Amino acid sequence: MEAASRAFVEIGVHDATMQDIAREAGYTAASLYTYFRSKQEIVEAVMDLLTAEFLRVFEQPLPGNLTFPQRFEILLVRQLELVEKRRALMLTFHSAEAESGRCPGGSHGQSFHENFERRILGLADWMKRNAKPEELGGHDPEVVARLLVGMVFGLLHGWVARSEQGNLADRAPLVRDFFFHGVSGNPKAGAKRK
Amino acid sequence: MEAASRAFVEIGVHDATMQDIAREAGYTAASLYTYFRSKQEIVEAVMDLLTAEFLRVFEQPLPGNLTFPQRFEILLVRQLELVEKRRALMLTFHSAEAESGRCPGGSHGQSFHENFERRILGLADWMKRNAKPEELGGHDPEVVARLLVGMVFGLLHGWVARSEQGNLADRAPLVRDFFFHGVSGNPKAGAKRK
Amino acid sequence: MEAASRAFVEIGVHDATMQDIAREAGYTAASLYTYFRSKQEIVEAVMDLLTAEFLRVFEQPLPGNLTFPQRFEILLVRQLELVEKRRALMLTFHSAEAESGRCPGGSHGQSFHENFERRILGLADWMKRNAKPEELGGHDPEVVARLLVGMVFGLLHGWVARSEQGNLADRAPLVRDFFFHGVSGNPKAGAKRK
Amino acid sequence: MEAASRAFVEIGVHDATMQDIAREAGYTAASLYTYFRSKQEIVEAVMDLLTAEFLRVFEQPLPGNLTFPQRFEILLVRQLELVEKRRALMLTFHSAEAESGRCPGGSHGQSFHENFERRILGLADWMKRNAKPEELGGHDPEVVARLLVGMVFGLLHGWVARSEQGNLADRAPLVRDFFFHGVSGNPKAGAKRK
DNA sequence: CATGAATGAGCATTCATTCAT
DNA sequence: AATGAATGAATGCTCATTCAT
Repeated sequence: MEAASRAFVEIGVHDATMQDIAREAGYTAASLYTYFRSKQEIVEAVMDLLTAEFLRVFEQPLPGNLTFPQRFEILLVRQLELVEKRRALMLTFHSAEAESGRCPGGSHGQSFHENFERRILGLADWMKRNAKPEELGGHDPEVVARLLVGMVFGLLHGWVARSEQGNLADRAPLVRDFFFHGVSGNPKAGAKRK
Repeated sequence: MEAASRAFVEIGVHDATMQDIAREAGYTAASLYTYFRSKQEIVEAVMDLLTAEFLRVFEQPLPGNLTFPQRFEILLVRQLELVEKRRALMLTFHSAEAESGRCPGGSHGQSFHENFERRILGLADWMKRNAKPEELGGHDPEVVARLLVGMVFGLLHGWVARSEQGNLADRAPLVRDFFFHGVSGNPKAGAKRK
Repeated sequence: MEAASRAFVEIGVHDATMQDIAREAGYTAASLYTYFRSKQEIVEAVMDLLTAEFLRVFEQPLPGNLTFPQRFEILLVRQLELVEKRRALMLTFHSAEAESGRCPGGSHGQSFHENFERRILGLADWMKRNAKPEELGGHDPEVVARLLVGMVFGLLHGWVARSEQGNLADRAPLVRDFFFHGVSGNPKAGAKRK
Repeated sequence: MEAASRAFVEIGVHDATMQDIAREAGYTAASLYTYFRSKQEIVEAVMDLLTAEFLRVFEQPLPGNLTFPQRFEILLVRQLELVEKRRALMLTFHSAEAESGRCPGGSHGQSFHENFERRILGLADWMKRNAKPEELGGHDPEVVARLLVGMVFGLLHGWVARSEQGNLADRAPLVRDFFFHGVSGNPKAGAKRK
C-alpha cells in the first residue's frame, strides 16, 4: 500500500497501472493479486488508510483543562500537519473521485466521496464532544465541520498550486481566527495580522 | 460541448468515451474530430466554459450604493446559484483533476487545477475591487478567497452527498455570517440561528 | 496529379491522405472525387505518368548515323536525366509497391511492379530496334534491359542515400563502360577512369 | 519474427495488422507487445534479420587458392540462393521503404533504405578484401557493389514478375560474365551463350 | 464544380486480470 | 508466495469516401 500510494501520487490514481504499483513495490503485477482482488481494492485500501489517519487525530487525547478555542487550535495544527504530510496523496485522490462515473452498479465500495464525508462526520463528532453548542454559535456541528474542511481544502490547493514554502501548519492561527471571527477578526484581541 | 458535459456528468470525465459523447450529441465519434482535435481538447473546452461562467459573475454589475456585506451577499447568492446549476459537472471535474498524472511535460493545457485557481484569483480580484482592506480584516484577499471557495466546496460536497433538498443558495446567509464573524456569530445581531 | 506527386514525395504514397493531396492542389478532399474515383486511381495515374515519361524517351528519335554504343550513351543520358528529375517520386514508389499486399482480388490495376516491368520491356524493345544481336553479346535483350535498369536503380539509391551532389547523368560514361565491358574495362581504350 | 515475415509477405508490410501477425504466430495481438514494443519494432527486427543474413554471406570463408573471378562466382551463387530463398520478403520490403514518409524526426530506426545500403557497403567491403583494384578495373568498389546489387535486384524483379521457374542461382554465370565483361562478352572464352 | 459535414470501418496500443508452473 | 506468459475488452484516433447543398 505504501508502494501504491507512491505510484498514485507520481502517476495518478487512474493512470497508475498494476505494473507501476508492482514495480514500486518490488513485485510483479501478478503478485499483487495475492493480496488484493483488484486494482479497485488497492485504491480503496489506500483511501481507507488515509481516512483512518485523519479519524485517528480526532481521537487523540487533549490536555484536560483547555478552553474550546485552545483545543481547537491543537486539533487544527495536527490536521494541518497531516494534510501537509499527505498532501500529494490527498490531491491525487481529489482528482480521482468520479473516475468510475456514477458508480455503475453502485457497488465499488468506498469512493473518495465517501471518505471525504467520513472525515467531515468525524470532525463534526469531535465538535460535539469538545464544544458546547453556543461555542459554535448555535450552528449545526456538521455544517461547521463541512465549512472548516472546505477551508483547509482551499488552503491546501493554493499551497500546492504555488509550491508554497513553509509549513501549512503555520496557517493554523489564521484559520483559527477566521473560524471564530470571520474576516471581522477577533474584536477582543484587536486586529494584528499579516 | 453541452453533450460532453452531460456525458461527463453521467459517466465520468475519464470513463466517458468519444462514443459516449458522440451519442449524447447525436453524432458519431469520428465526427467529433471535425470540431475538436482530441478528447483532451473537449475536456478543456468544457472546463473553460464552466470557469468562464464563474468569472462572468465577478463582472456582473452591482447596485452602486451598497455596503460591502450587502454586495458580498449578492455575489454569494449568484455564485451559489451557479454552483447549484452546475453541481454535477463541478463534482465530476473535482474528480478528474489529476487524471493524467503529474502532467508529463506539463503541457496538457488547462487542468482542473488551473481552472480552480482561476476561479479563486477571480474572486480575490473581486474582493480587492469591492472591499476596503480593513473590511477583510487586513487579510490577504487571495487567502480570503481561497477560504471562501473552500467553504463553498465543502457545502456543495455535503449537499450532493446527502442529495439535499432545497436551494443551495438558501445557505447564503449562513455563509455570509460565517464569513464575516466565524462561529462566534454577529455580535451586533445577537445569536438567533437554527 | 502534380499536387499528388508532391504529396507522395513529401509524405509517402501510403501516408499521404486525400486531405494532403487536396491541400497541395488547393482543393478540398471531397473535390478530388470529381476527377478521380479513389485514391488508388490517383496513385495509378501518377505512376502511369511517370512510366509514360520513361517510355517516351525510348521513342525519341536519334541521329541516324551513329553506332550502337553512341546511341546507347545518348539514351542513357536521357534516362539518367529523367531519373534525376523524378528521383524523389521514383524512390517513393519503390517504397509503396506492395503496400496493398498481394492484390486482394487482383483488381487494383497498375501496381508499381507492373510499371517497373513496362519500363524494362520498353527498354528491351529499344534494344532490339537499335542493336544487332551480336552487339548485345547474344544476350536476351530483356535480360540485358533488366540488368541495366537494375544498375541504374542501384546508382539512384546511392545517389539519394548520400545526398550526392553533381548530376546523375555524369555517371553515364561509367555505366556505358560497365555495360559494354564490365569491370574489366574497355580493352581497346585502355583503362583511364577516376 | 518468422510469423511476421509470413504476414508481411502475404499481406504487405503496411497492411499486415498486429492481428494478422499474431494469428500467424498463434498468439493474440496483445501478446506481441510482450516481445516487441510496437509494430515498427517488429518490422525493423525482421529487416535486420534479413540484412544480417546477407552480411553473413560476406563473411563466409572461401577456399584459399582461388582467383577473384572464381571467388566472385561462389559469392554470387550464395547471394542468389539467399535472394531466392527470401525473394518474397525482399520484394515486400522493397515496397515498404518510404511508408513512414520522409522520416518525421528521422529517428524511426532502420528503414529499408538503410538496410539496402548496409548490404551494398557489405559487398563493397568484400570486394576490397577479395579483389585487387585492377581486378575491378580501377572502379570504386562501392560503385561496383551498387551496380551489382542493382543488377541482382533487376533479375529478382523479373524472376518474380514472370513467376519464372528454375533457380535464380542458375543465372550466376550470366551475371558473372556481364559483371566482368559487359555485353561484349568474354573475349578470351568466345561467345557461347543461350 | 466545389465543399462542409458526416461516417463506417479499422488499427495500434493499453491494461486489468488469469493461470499454469 | 511469486511470476512469465497470455489475453479479452476497450479506446482514441485516422481516413477514404459519400452526399446534400
